[in-house]
Amino acid sequence: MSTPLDASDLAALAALDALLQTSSVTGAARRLGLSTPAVSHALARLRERFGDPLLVRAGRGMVLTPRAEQLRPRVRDALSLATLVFEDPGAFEPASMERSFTLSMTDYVLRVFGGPFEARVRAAAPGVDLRVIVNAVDDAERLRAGDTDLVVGIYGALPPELRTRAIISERLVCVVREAHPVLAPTKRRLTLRQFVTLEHVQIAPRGQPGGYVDDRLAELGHARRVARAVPFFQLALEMTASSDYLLTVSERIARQLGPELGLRVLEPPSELGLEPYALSMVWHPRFDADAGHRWLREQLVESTQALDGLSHARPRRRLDASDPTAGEASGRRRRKAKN
DNA sequence: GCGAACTACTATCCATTGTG
DNA sequence: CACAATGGATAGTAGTTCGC
Repeated sequence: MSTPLDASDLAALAALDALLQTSSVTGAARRLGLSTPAVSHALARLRERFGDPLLVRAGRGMVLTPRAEQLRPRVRDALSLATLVFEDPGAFEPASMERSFTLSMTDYVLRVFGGPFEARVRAAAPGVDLRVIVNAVDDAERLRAGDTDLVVGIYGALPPELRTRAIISERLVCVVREAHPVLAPTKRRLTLRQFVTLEHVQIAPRGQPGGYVDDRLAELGHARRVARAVPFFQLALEMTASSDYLLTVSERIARQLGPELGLRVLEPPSELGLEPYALSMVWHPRFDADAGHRWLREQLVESTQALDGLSHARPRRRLDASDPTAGEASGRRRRKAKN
């Protein structure tokens, strides 16, 4: 396709995007405000043009061919940019925005920042729907494909084209149940020996072992036993409250849920030298100039700013790498960088 | 297992619109 | 005015679900 674009190409682009997003002729027609035969015609033309069926029947619905899957993010990007050309930058009004955003984050982020963020969005943009999914290994791919609008987590190994903005600093603390049999109630900081002797709960939303803490231990020639790995922060805290396990976790959620769960917050061993880390939001550059998306990003930043600095030192260094599991900023995952 | 009902896509024909 | 492209109306086909 080296010939210049014309008006029908743009219409075809819109039809292709709707087809690839909905995987349905009927759904695309609804989205485009056309009849199904009109979209079916458009699909036939696209099929001829690409020399590929693009959508094939699968039971009651349709599925994308590999070629269509490959086209999907590129078409999304192209259409978003084209849409921006026609957008009046001065006309954006959050109150009249009717739109759905899909956000990827951990239950920790939801628990700590979700309240203020939700209140802001509801008050200023009642027509906005928010869908939250759990951080996953394919967060970057989902951003590229347009399946996720914004990701919040601790990321290092991301494709270079993605935009990242640090929104808040966090640090790690250890928690155990109040009446822990081994640790005296007056104890404020764990020794390294206690840390490696006790059995651990680890938060691993993506199910992968290891992480920042294990890397630090390995550098010191030690290892710990992770007896339980679970995907959710709240669950990990509850498990810790009803066992003798030790949990290393972000300080904010430990302070927030610790008292009601009967948990004690302890400083990690100083030998470990666990650094504060930055929690970031990540988005695809196609949304850079999108007024609605920009507004949503601002709401998230402002929701976290009220919390930042209350009880936390700024990071001594800006962590540029770690792990979206957020519990323990990881260096290991940085290296495996899929893709 | 069979058939009706339902959903979703395709084929055909026709109207409209833009271009030369 | 002829032609091409696009889109709508209608009828038909194909696959799934559900009740008997």
